[in-house]
Amino acid sequence: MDIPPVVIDRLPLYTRALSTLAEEGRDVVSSQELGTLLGVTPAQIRKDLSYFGRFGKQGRGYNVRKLLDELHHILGLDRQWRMAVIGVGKLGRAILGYEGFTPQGFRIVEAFDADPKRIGQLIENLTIRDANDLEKILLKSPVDVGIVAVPAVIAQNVIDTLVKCGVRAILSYAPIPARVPQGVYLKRIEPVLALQSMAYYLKNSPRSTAAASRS
Amino acid sequence: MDIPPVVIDRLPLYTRALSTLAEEGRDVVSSQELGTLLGVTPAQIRKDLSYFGRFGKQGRGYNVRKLLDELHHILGLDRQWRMAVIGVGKLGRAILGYEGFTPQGFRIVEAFDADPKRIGQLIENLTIRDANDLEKILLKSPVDVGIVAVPAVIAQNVIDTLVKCGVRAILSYAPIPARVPQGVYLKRIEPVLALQSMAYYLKNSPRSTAAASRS
DNA sequence: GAAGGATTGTAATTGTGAGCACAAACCCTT
DNA sequence: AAGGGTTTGTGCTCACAATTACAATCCTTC
Repeated sequence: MDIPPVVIDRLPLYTRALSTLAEEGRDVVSSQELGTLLGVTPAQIRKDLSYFGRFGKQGRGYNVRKLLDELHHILGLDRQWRMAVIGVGKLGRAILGYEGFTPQGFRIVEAFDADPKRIGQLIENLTIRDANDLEKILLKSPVDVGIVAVPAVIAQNVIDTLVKCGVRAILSYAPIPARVPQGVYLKRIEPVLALQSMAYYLKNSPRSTAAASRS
Repeated sequence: MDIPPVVIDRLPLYTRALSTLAEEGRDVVSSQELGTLLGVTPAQIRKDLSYFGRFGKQGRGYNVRKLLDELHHILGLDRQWRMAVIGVGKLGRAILGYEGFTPQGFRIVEAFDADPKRIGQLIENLTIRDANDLEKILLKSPVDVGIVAVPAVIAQNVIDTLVKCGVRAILSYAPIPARVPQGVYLKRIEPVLALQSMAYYLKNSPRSTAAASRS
């Protein structure tokens, strides 16, 4: 059975909402309520979940704790994932300092840079390694995810090296349409592209007119 | 005529590739070549462009400079957009220091924070303003885009205030499913969600097996 | 200036995902 | 124990986006 990628992309949203509900002490939630919370139709949520099993009870809804555990298991969030950051300029340092990864099981265990002035520095409890040793170090200490925060011109190069080292998931902050082989998963973070597409709507819809909002 | 949002989201990709080609001194490009460059089918590119006019020449392709100018005009990238950053913690400072916005016509003109220790500080040639004065200042000095880099718990609050000030485009780095009224455009940057959906594929595809890669 | 090769623009088709609507199932109350 | 009120899971329909395929058009070369 093949599950549509859009469905996989929505599951993390569900887990986040469920976490919040769990913290609030809620035991049960309906697809209706979850839907309004997330801006998604209830039917969509039920259908998405039905790809993986039957987790709800008719007339009652979903057990928050149970559904959360199920989703964690489905997504593979019930384990630790090791990550390496390549490039510790301003952006890279912000990534190293971000506290949002660890609570979700994503831990940065290596950081690399090519600038001799940065190599050896201790940032956020990590010693910056020489980017030239990337292969050598990653073979000894493998990571699951590579986070690319290097300038655009060398990004494809870095990505190729990561792939060669067996890294199968890459989060790229570089503004290039990077290519990866089959079996490697790449997600791009592109604030500029987001701004540019919003510019179209800003330009084409007068202040007073109603228009669809997107995220 | 109503243009599908997916199409609008792809146009910035085209402009970026065309910019590169223009810098390389290329005069003409075919949808074929542009497609391989971006990982998109040639037909898709042609169809996307056909929503806005006929920019190519049969048997020849597209004039790089001309198509780039057209797309810039369509997207509204032929003018300056004023932006405000709210929240200048580690993330906010990285955003303030990012050099990728200005060359594309997106300029950060105001920065806000609620922490008294930060207010008044000079960061990247900007004086940090008191977040409590957000409304007052934005009414005097309006911006087109708000960049939200505050903690999740107050993000919705900040977004509501921005909307009240007439800001119609918001780029949010906060990990919440923020809601905005019709006519306001919101894009979210969510690295954690990206990681979580990739975890699914990491977990479910063995190293050796071929699997589709996505961006 | 005619012929050949290339590439666009688009009509038609295919594929896919979202929404609807309802039967089945469950809980609670009386 | 029965009935009413909910909510799930899912077959079906609809809408829309991607792809295909081809006629129309253009440039170049001989």
